[in-house]
Amino acid sequence: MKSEIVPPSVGGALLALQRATHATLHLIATELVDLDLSPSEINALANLADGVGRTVSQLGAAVGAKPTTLTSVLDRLERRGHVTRSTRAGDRRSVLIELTDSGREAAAVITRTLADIEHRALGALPPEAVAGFHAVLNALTTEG
Amino acid sequence: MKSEIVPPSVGGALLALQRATHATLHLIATELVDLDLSPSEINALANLADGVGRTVSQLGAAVGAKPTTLTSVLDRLERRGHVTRSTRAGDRRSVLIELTDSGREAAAVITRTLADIEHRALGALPPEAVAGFHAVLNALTTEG
DNA sequence: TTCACGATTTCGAATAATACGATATCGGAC
DNA sequence: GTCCGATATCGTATTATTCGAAATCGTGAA
Repeated sequence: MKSEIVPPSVGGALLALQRATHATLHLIATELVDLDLSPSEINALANLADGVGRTVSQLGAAVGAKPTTLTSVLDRLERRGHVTRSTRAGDRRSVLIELTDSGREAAAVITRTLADIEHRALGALPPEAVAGFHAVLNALTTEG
Repeated sequence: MKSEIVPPSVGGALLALQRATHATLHLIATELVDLDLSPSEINALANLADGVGRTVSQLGAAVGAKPTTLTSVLDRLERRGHVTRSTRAGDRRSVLIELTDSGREAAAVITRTLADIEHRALGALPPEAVAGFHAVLNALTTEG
């Protein structure tokens, strides 16, 4: 199943990152096919799974996309009854995104599946490798 | 510039991966705006930068996408004169994708920029962290 | 030699992803 | 009160992605 480690090349980290992302998105889509949600819908619900309401800007920052990208994603989630949009108290420009009951259920399935995939893929790796992974991701996310 | 390390949560690796990918794609797009190439065109050229011709299937495996996804990407690159498509010797079903001179130049700019970004973001991290990053990516890419 | 089956790539169609520029509204500082 | 930046969405356009179908091809078994 698992092939040998591919030696990294200079500048290859970003290519490997994109490849791994594509691979995991395929895997996630397969395992969550019953939910009938798009990758971005899954991502948004997963980020909201902690039950904390967020503005569109906050959610965008969490997933790494601009608010305008999220408009249609949230339209579909709202239509499915998974999230509500409300005016945020104290700032009527902002829209508060919150999970509904069905959204919480979907989010729970999603986070369980993500945790399962993660455990299966990374369970045999030393904790230092996983810590290094997170350090690199953080460095890449904040570079610029 | 760089904020504090965010503590990872169970199942959070895949979310962090997607977020980092979005962040780096934004950064890459900004730094390579003069090339006027889409993210997938950049990714394809970067994967071909070693000068080795590849079939559509091979390129798809490298970037983590299906061949059919690459059809329009390669159409555009071919139209821009950056790649050629030819019949592969020994198997006429396969199409060989090769860089042209202009494709090689573009690929060189891309790999230089990717290496630069990588060095700026990761240069201060210990080599073990970067090695751990690659180990995790490999594990995720081959899981399933 | 023939045939069946899987491999290869593209096509056409559909949905999703992404962002730009514009818009309307809002909030805060002066 | 005014000005400027913030917020989210709209409309638009391009790109990303895949499915199913199609045509062609290559290989192995009978």
